[in-house]
Amino acid sequence: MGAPKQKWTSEEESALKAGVVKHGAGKWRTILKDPEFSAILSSRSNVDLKDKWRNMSVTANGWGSREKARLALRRSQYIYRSDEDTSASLELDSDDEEVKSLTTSNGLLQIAAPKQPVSRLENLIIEAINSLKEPSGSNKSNIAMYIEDQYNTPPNFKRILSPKLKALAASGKLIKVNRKYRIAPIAAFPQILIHVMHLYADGSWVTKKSEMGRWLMGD
Amino acid sequence: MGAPKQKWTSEEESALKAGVVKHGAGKWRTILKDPEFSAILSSRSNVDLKDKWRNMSVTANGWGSREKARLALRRSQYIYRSDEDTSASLELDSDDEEVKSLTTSNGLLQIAAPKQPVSRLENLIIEAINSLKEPSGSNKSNIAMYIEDQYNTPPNFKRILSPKLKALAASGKLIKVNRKYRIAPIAAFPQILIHVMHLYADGSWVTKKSEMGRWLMGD
DNA sequence: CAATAGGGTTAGGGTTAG
DNA sequence: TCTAACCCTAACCCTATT
Repeated sequence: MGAPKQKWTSEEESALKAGVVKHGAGKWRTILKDPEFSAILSSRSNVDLKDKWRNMSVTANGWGSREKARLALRRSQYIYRSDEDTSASLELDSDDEEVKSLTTSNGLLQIAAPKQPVSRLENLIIEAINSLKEPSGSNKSNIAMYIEDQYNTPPNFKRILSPKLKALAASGKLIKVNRKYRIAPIAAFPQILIHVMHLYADGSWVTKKSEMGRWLMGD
Repeated sequence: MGAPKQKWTSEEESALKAGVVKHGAGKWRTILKDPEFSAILSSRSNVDLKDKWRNMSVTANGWGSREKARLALRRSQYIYRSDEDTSASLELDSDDEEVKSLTTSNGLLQIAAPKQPVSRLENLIIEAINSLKEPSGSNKSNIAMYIEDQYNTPPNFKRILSPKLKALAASGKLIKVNRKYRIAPIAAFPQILIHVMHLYADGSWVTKKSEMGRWLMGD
């Protein structure tokens, strides 16, 4: 009866992935209305997006291993951080006046100074989880997909990722529930409010009050 | 961040139903603050109650066919009428000094004496609509749910209910709009105010002024 | 501002086509 | 038999209205 079943093209998959990076998983209608994606996804509904994202998440290589999709709009118009290990990156949500997510590996915003610089891979993992914004956390597949899509990764990347995730969960930096990883909150200070200073390249700055939410503990 | 989705337990559903019977649909905040329900519904907001009630209303068997929910607090602490056809029952809302609903099949409060005793099923229907207090009326499902929940009904109850509703609407006793039934007001006297006398068993009585609203016409 | 009504959207279980 | 695509709807969100 119905339409014959519309297989997803790699362009559509790319647009969906880019949309999730930009707006977060769960913002299906927002992604659909974004002029950046609306043309490509015009034959899809918000529910289709949700279903496709779920399918890609479950399937081991929904993201990482499709060259056409990867090349299509990789790094389209987002600012991705440099590859320096020591670079602190700070994410401010510009939609409202609150910080939604934040990653840093040094100075300024940490409660306790880290005993050692966090590893590059750890930064990438944090970035992936924060960018994907999946409400109950991201599973290993999605984290790998994100990193593989945004950076050049070795062919056996998952072999490296898996033990790192395990170690981060063991150390308490990540919380693992049902195979999904979230950034650990500071359980000991549930009421804490933090003020975040955002420094711009031109030297100007703003401070914003942060919700107690997801942010990286120093170890 | 987003809580993973909190399914309603049958205890919560029962409390909501009892709350609606006690305070009326639409009085969500009142139901929540009622100490009788506040503990059970502590994790729900007034908006949650509204949404859940809507879902139960739309679903054909949100009420009638869930044994656990039905048995949970059926006839818990409300006074339900006897099964006599001729018994007049009068509902006074004790929260404020106004009558919210009123059903009667004989004497006292009727404008015109009925030509014949109203049927038992008709009484039940009126009681259901008045108790549910849904501003734009109650649909067949909700009426059936209410009656099935408060009384023993035959298995094919809806088969009996449907033609009765149709007949009542045809006769003008009920007004049907968008599949929802209201008690017919007396259109000719929209401004009428009536005083209701409530006789207690010990012979004492009170009078209260009634809103011109929903009440049963003699036919 | 607090509450409700009603439309819109998402999450998650389930089903179907290929 | 497997699974991407699709369906269903409870649960939740957004906004206008009062």
